[in-house]
Amino acid sequence: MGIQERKKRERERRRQQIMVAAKRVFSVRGFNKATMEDIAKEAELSPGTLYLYFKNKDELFSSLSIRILQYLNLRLEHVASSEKELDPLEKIEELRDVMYDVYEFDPLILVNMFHLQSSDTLKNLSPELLSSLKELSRNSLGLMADIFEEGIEKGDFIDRHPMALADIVWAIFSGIVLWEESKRLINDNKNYLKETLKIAFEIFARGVRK
Amino acid sequence: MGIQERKKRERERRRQQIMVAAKRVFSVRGFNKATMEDIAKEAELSPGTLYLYFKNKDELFSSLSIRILQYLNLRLEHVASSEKELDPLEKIEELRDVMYDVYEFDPLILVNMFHLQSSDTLKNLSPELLSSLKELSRNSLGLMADIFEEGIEKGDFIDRHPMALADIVWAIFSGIVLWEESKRLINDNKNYLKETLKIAFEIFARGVRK
DNA sequence: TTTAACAAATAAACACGGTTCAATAAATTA
DNA sequence: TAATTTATTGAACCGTGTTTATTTGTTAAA
Repeated sequence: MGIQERKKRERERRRQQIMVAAKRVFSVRGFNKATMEDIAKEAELSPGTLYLYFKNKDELFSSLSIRILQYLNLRLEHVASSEKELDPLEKIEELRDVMYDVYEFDPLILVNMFHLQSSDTLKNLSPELLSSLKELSRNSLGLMADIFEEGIEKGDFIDRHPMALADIVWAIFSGIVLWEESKRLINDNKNYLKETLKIAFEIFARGVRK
Repeated sequence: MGIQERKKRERERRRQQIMVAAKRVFSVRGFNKATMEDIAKEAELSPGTLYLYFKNKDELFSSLSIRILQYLNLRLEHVASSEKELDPLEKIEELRDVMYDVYEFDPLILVNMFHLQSSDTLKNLSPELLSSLKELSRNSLGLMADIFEEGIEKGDFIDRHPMALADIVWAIFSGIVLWEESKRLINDNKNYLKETLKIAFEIFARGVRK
């Protein structure tokens, strides 16, 4: 009875161990450069073992982004449910802060998540992981849409489909993150993400206000 | 004397032939699935020959996006220089139409260009191609910034750094393209790009207006 | 016309990394 | 202790991007 549970725990533990190693290797060597062998070595396991816990490399990497989405969800729930004091416009400012914190939570993995997002990598994932990712992002987008719906109902915002507004916010966020990252890669400049995000959200807030 | 020129022409012609083949294969099989061998076969050449004309696979693919950026530039120049009739706000609407046309010009390659944009793939490109890409995008962003600068000077727009505004427009465009593509991949839904772009630019225009 | 130099193209081999699988070790059960 | 199940290994497999030795074709010289 208790043995099965212990095994389950141990299995989960090993899984986490692999993810920790993967994250570390990935952060040092970059996404494409990191090999499964590197990760195995870091985790003090053989390459074959990784495949007992993750379907393939894409799945291993994508598993890392689950945590980011969970964090995003957590923060958004907090914003959405704080009906007490914040009016919809203030919530948009909160939204901006959440986005930036999500970026800081793990820049490298976030950037890569955006990469995988619209590539055929998605086809390499197990149905379970894929539906987890879908569920989490659906949920986040839904929470954002709630904020906009509230704003529209209160007459603060222009009347547009709340889900479309959520999509736009998400697109702005990912677009800015990727573009700033790109500029940084090419010119290895300072990172202007925070400033750019601030202006973008300011314009968005002005634009959505009635 | 004339022989060298003929050779140069032939070389350029072969280059184009390879790019045409690459584009075709890529469109059918998708980016990662397409192999150099596929492309060679399509071009009726051997794989090795491709490497006489392109440094590597990334470079071959990236070369395809040069055309898109040229098209973007062309269209933006047209918008920026039409000082005659259009006020800055109308120019933003033009901007939206240009963006959508750029997407329709070659959706597949555009999406992929956005992918490569912020990946270490950039490190695989030859300095020449990289600087071409940089130059073209710098130019496009500059043209957009001009529009905003004009708007700010005329007092139509809020006073923010024109280049930052250009970055934001570009980020919105790429973000929406990628996110809509992503949704389409997962749910193979209708393509809402046009509608989403419309709302996004409407909000941006309202938000940037003084 | 023949021959030497050069360029272009090829096919085979290489290298590397993700993935699989037969063999082994460890743990559990009888 | 033996039998069975589970977990791990590491070597081999395989696909694919890339390199290279060789062949083929072209130009220039003798």
